[in-house]
Amino acid sequence: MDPKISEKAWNPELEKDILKQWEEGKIYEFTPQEDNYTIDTPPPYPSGRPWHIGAAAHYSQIDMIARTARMAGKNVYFPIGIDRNGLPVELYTEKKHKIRMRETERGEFLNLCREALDDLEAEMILIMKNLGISGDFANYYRTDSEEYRTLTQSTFIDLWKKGQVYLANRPNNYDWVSGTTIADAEIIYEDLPTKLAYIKFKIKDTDREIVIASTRPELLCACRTIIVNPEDERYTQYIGKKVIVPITNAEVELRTHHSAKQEFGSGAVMVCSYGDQNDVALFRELELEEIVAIGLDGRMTKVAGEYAGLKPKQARTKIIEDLETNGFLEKTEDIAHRTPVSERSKTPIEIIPMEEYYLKQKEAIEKIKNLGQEITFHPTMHKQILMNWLESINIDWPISRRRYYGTEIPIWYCKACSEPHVPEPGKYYKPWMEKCPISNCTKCDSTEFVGEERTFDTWMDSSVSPLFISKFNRDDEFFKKVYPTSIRPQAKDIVRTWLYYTLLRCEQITGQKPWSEAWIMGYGLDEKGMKMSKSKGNAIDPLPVIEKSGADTFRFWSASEINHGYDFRCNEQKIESTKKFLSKLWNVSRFLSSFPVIKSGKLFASDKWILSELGNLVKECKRGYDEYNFFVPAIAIREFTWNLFAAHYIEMVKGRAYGINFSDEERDGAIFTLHKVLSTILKLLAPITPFITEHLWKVLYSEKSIHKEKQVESESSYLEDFTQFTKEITEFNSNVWNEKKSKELSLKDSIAVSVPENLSAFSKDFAAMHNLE
RNA sequence: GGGCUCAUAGUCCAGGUCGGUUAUGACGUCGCCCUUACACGGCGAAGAUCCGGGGUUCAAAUCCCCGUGGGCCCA
Repeated sequence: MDPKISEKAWNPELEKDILKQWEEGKIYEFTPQEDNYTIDTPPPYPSGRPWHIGAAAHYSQIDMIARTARMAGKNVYFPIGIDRNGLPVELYTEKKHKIRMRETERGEFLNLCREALDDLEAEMILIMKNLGISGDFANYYRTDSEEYRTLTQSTFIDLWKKGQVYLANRPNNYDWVSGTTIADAEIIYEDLPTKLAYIKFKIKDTDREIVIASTRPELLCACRTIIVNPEDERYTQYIGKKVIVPITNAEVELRTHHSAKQEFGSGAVMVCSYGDQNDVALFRELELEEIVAIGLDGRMTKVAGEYAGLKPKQARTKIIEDLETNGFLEKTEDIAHRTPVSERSKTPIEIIPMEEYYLKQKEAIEKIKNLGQEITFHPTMHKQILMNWLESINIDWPISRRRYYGTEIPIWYCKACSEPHVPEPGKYYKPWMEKCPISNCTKCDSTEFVGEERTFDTWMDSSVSPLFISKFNRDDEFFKKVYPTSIRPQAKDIVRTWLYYTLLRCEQITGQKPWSEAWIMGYGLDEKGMKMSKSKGNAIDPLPVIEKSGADTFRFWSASEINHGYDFRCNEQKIESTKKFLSKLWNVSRFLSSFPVIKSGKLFASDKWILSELGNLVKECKRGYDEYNFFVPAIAIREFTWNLFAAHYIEMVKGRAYGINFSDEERDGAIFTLHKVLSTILKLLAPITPFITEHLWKVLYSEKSIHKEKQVESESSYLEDFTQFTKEITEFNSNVWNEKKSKELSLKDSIAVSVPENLSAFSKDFAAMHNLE
């Protein structure tokens, strides 16, 4: 009989037609029912090409979750969103148009950002679709849409009214040339020449002096403590003693801290507000009171005494002279110091306390811990990342940013008395360009207001994604059916941010957990094991890879290479060679397509054997799918299909299936079993490689989509367990092949080998397979 | 500096909870073979002191301790 499939290999071009069929058939459409399975899909950020291959692997696997759930009979809601708020697009836009954000009119700058996002987004959606992602693209959302930003602002206003938000000073990176705070991402480090001053400090009530080396002697007036390493025996006897700061004569305590390096300078370090980020951490950890020594104008403040009004660099030169005159200076050294400078202005940044808004989180930590316990983590070990983070939180969450492309903080201040006013929730507000919706100041009755110019930290937006997708505040009935959602899939590196902030915000707003399960994936590393990033230049663009090898190849690679939860390496050659397995599957199907599909048949020994092995395979796949660990089924299916089914079973029953020298009953048993096994493999593989399984399924078994089928849960109708024979069967076949080889016989030549007694039930199949005499 | 995590052939990976045959499979390499599903294939071969050191044990890739190295997150 002619095979129904004539082509000799899987052609990834077919994926395009299949995509079209899915789209036209709307086979993944969602209508809410009483019981739903909602995926809180991570909205990817379009931050410029290439979208990295690790992300493509990540989304492929999220789709496998959706497909697994669907085949398990769940009503799957799989929203698709695009995250568009934040710094990266601002930097991208500045670079693309060679402009500076703060020198461009705000509205104009926002438009340029939006255009850039639109282009990048279109490509990203194309990649997701081509990967076969079965999400709801028709209703995809954007985190910068009016609807989304309304939600961010409304939830903020709600928390503001509950007293969860406050203003406080905290140290910020400040670029006094541009007159603005800058994000950590905008800082670069340069080795700049500077003087390292060795300054003598007197220990109070002793004759001893400590010499401290510092690159920032002008900050002596802001010195709050001296630290030494706890292991440093030179200072053991002075711990807890007072030390007198030269010039200012302030008395500060000498204490221990592990961050002081014994081998640097004298081993003692002065801690000032703020010489560097380490000082910031120490002030926070040791709960020191800060002294503001440098003002927003970039000059020394009045606490610097006679140095007030000088720029830090001038003050440094002068204070070194004064230290020398007064005998406090041991020596100076010229060194190259790794200095944080503003990427834009190239001037050293200063760390200066500034007023920012904070969202209270410290009081919520216990609640979040309990909430975390209610959530199942896949894999369980990654729950620890959250728990460790909860242990180490020691400040509230700073939520305001001096940026443009983000959700505006909805506050207006009274011009007369500065009283802040928040508007009613339910609308999207832009205080930097809109009139205050409140007519009179609640405090002084004045009618003049000025709008807040700052935006929110982007996690303020991202952290309400479960509320947005479940239509919180927009559709109560829908919300009740969908929230709490079912699963949050996300990458490991943002457990402390996205996962944690979502728990925090959703708890604050709804009092409930946002999802029942969290699914945490590792990072995509390059061939050498380094994290891929655009700046390192080691990121692989997924688009050409997918175009060349096809989505299913890419997806199967992703499943078979990534053990869930662990980091994984990406290698293009490996991806390409994964295609071989799909070829194998294709050709097995091509062979089977020459036989009619038979609903039942009498089973013979070989049939019972392969069906027993199939039973094991089904069990193994279920184990993996239950955990959403696709590595397990991918490896098991490849192993079974290639090394047992194709290599041994098909060879053993080929003669029987053709019916040469076999009865009809014997022939039908083989044909039935062949189709039984292949159709089961296709279903087991459908969540991982949705295209090729769909194609083969439709050609061989049904007009209906395989993605509407229920997953095989067990294969127990064949009670006799024949898996005990597996080893002997494969060894016997191998022996015959070797025997023929050593006698330089062709495989079709006949040979005299006797079948072991144990395997006598299989002897007729063996005889036909090997042409045994 | 703190935390998490990993270490098995040229490369990737399984096994590790619960110690016990010859350490799994794939990619790559090499040799032979067009055998009517497949040369994007078949058969076969070579290739691993399971990171180092110590301990527990009749027995350790596996359990315990101490190192070393990589990765990521935080500071």
